[in-house]
Amino acid sequence: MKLYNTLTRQIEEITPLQAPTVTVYTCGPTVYDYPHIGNWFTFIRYDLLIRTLRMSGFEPKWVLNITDVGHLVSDADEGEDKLEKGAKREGKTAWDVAKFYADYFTEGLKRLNFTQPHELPKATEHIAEQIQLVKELEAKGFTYVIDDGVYYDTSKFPKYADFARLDLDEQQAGARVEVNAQKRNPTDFALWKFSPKDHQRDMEWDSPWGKGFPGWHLECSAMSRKYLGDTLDIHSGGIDHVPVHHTNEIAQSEAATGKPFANVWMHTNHILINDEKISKSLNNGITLEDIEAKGFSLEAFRLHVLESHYRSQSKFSWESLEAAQNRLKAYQQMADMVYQPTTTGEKLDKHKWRMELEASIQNDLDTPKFLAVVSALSAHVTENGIHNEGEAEDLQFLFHLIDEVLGTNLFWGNDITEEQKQIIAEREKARENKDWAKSDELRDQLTEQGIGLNDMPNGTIWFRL
RNA sequence: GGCGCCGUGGCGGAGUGGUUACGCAGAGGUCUGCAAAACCUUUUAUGCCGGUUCAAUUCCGGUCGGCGCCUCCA
Repeated sequence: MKLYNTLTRQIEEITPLQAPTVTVYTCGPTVYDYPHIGNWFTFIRYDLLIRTLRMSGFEPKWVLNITDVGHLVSDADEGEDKLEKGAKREGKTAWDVAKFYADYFTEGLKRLNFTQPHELPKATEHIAEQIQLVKELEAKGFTYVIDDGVYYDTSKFPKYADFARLDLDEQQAGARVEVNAQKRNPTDFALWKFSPKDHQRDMEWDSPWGKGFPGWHLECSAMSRKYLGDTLDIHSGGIDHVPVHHTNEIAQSEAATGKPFANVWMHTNHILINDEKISKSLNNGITLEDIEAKGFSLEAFRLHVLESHYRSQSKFSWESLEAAQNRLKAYQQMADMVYQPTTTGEKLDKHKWRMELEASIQNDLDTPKFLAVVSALSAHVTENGIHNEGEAEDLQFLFHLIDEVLGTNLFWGNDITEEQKQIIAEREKARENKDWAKSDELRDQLTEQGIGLNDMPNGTIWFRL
């Protein structure tokens, strides 16, 4: 299986340290508000990675963190903590807000049929590990203390700019003016922030340096190490994290352990709505509830996400979602051909289709190609039908493979009832006798039961409505 | 200024060095008891300029245009 590695900017073969186990750490959500579909796009693509690893014979060990403290409104370590801000907005404590949206998120994982991560660690439950990491960095001389916190001295880590290929001098020319004059370098970031003196935070802890809370980047370094070790096989996250968050994680982790932090970095691109990015200020965030309110299934949404490649800047529109829903239905109708053998047409080559499906998805998670193969398979089945038991089993096998990768449920796995089959047979008789009134009545009966009919040249095909 | 991405038919969106997925929307048609489905036709597209090649939408260079991150944000 191959994946594009941001570290090397190349597509590479996945070679885990301890095959078949593959350790995967993913930067999860900051739980201060409802996730919008852009967030879900990203997470669904990580789930795709896990599923594809599993399909490829690996045993992924997946840690997806939940940020519930310390993520400031500005990555420059200025401004409010998002959690505290959310608490003010809703008239609750930061703890209440964190719990509510963390629960909402984990429920969302289930609603969208995610693979269950091995761990969903929360930053607030790993304060001790984070403090320990700062101590290690302090002992190695990477830290310094100023008025508002303990900072990481990025000039002590020579490789700092390498990962994102930053030109630090040039970057400063176009970037905003740094506010904190006490920082030694503009790129230095907070490991531990002190609580403000003028008011009481909802979330704060004691530390060797004073009461406060961890810097945002710290949690990922501390928690990934705890659950997956010093060096990760794959670390994934949003593309926006390349220049700051992941750059800082690398600086922290590698300074502490002296080992490579992650061998492969996977980054997902963002989506656009009406050619604009999704942002709080534009107020164009769509939620899962909005999607369901418009009558679309979350499964259709999932398929829509996978119609574009994870590294491309794709667009979301209601028209596209509708197209995805139609496509989903077409696939499901094909899956039901398993129960409806016919007698003519070309045979199904299970081995060929399997190879094509696997080859496409294992090549840097090429879901557009994968779906093109599924569509081709669909066309084949529509045209040629399914001939016998063996072929029905082959098609079932292929559908299990497709569902495993996409996280969809195209294949229901159960036939219609004997009574329903009886109705279809009776209707056939009525049609032979040209008793159209009875024939239509029987068809209506099935329609009410959610079964539709297509009268094909060589027989009637049923499908679920 | 730095890092990166993209320019395809009415729309969304793929693949492919030579025969143009798929979905949505519109028009006409074949088939059908009707319906549905399928198929056919309809405006069969690849920003622009060069280069490589027998052949480029597909590779290379340039150019124009759009976008993202560097600032909240996946």
